[in-house]
Amino acid sequence: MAPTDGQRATTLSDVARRAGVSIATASKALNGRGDVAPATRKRVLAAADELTFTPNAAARSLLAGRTGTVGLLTSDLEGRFMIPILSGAEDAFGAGQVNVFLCDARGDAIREQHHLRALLSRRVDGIIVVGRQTDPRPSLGQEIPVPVVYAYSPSDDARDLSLTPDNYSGGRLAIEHLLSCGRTRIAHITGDPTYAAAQDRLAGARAALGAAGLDFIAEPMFAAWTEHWGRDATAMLLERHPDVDAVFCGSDQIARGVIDTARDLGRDVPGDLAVIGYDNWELLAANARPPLTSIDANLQQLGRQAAQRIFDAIDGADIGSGTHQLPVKLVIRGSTIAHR
Amino acid sequence: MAPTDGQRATTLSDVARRAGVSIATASKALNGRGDVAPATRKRVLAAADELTFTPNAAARSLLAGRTGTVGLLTSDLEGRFMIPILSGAEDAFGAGQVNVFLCDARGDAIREQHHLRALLSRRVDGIIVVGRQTDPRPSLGQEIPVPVVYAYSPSDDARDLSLTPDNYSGGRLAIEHLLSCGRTRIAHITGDPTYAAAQDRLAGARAALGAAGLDFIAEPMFAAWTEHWGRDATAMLLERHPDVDAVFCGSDQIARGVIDTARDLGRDVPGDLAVIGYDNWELLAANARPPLTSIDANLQQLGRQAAQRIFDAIDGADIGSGTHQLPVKLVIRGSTIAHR
DNA sequence: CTGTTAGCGCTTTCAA
DNA sequence: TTGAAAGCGCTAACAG
Repeated sequence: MAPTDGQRATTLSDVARRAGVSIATASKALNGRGDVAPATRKRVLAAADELTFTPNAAARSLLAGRTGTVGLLTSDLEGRFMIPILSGAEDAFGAGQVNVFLCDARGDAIREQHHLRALLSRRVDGIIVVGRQTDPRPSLGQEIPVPVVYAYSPSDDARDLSLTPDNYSGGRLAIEHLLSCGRTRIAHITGDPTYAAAQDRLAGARAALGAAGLDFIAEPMFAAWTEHWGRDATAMLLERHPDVDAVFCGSDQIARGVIDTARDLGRDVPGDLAVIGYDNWELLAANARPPLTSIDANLQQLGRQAAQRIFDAIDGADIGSGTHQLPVKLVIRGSTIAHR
Repeated sequence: MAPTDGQRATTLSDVARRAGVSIATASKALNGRGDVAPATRKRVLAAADELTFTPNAAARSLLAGRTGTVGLLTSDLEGRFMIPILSGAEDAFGAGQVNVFLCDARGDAIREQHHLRALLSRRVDGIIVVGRQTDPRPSLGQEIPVPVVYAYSPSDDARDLSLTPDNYSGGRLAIEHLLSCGRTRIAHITGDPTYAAAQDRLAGARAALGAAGLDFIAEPMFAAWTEHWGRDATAMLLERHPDVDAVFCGSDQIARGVIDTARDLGRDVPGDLAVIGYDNWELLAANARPPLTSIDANLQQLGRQAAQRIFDAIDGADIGSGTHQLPVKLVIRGSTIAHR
């Protein structure tokens, strides 16, 4: 790159001058607008090329009123859930002419407000707010002059549009799968009970069990979303309920711990004990012994949908409102069904 | 948000009119520039507040020549290494008035070129290029009119500035730690041999061994960066070299596999076998049994430094050139040193 | 202290 | 078919 490029970037008038036309004509030629003589257009294009002209988006957006820019307001960039969503959104936008402003508020409301202002000042055409839990988060308010969609964490205001994974169905799906594998003595080891995700998955699971005239073999075990807890809980579980034949885990991390301890204690997975995780975190699920059956929340898809909604709203469509639960899917691996 | 806000955003002249002053005065009052009577300033501020005025950054940057915007060109957003770097950069910028444009090229050169054009068109003040391996990547070229810094993947052109972790020192550090733990029969299980990371770490490790008058107990074992390979390799290793007393692993994933298999085969970690990983991926390292000693590449710090360089270059400093190896650090956990 | 004037780079009427 | 002129929203001289 140029260490200290004294000269400003080349402008349209540079191109025009070089091509020997007015800047109006140059503009038309470059944008294929209006009637420009083929020869003239050619000359302008050549000039632009020689000068490596790059139109100034700021100037353009001043006129247009739109910036072709969308803000992504995350609260925890490091988190596991941000990335696929962000990636899906970037994907959906990237196809077109939209660029993404990334802002990480680090879970801090002040910083979030600060970033929001910055985005508004840059006249983003829309904003996607990505949270780190499925618990509702405070709305940014109804005063935002551009479309906003909340992804993962729904807004606590029903007038906002929120997209969040359907944890209830996830829980149901998990149990239905275990039942279809012939398991009936099922336990549930999950994470922090204050998380909506934990409660919703449990509720869905209970519903599925109830529909089959069953209940969990033991009270659901809550603590942390960690391998460590998965191990400890499993040791307790196997001691108190040695006849358990399946465990539905609230996360893949927990499931990893469950599998490891079951193995240590001489249980065959999935022979003696079927284990199903949640999140389908490839890194953890695919490398477990045996590989982990899990529920996938389709987060990338969720991100794409969020982007699409923004698109539509920019094009004048009503963005809609309310919290939409997006479908999740079951990914079957060796921890619930043995290889033939 | 407003579903269809017919009215354009409020502008400075709206504020001026409401405050009964000229737009010049309003501008000065708002920016604390020039001499404005306290009463007038108050009136302007009030008007701006009532109208929730947000200055148009595009208009501003047209004058200023700078946009307060930096481009982040990644090649693999999902990757493990992007996030901390990106996060560190966002952090460094976020403190000031800079916003980050995120572009994910998905490892595709065409898409990268496309995104580069978009960034240039938006007149970013600088660009950080984040790669997914420590192998050199093609330079964007010397024609870019703004400062560029390459993070993680260095550029293949020495005239560019690149920041990359010091894998050689990492390898050295790992071995020195094992030696200081009294281990002398050390093996190396690592990933894909075509990765510079694998070779650099190995070279550093060899140097440290050589300095102690030692060599690896067996030829380094190369294959994949996976738990699976860690397990398979360990089974082979323990069979052929039962007297091995330490394993330096090329990644934390590999190390997890090593620990698990060592355990399965009745070896105590760290009693019989010390294991050290690489990357210090918290999720894997902290939850291993025992928790994994590892080498941390300080990626967030790397991201911050990249941002700082961009800052400095924007302020007129020379951005520098060449590939700079940034220090890594040892993080000691239970897999190399037993609890007392 | 305040307001007028002149643009930043670009698009878009509207004449010529 | 081309170009002159009028801004988009804002800041920075320079007068008043």
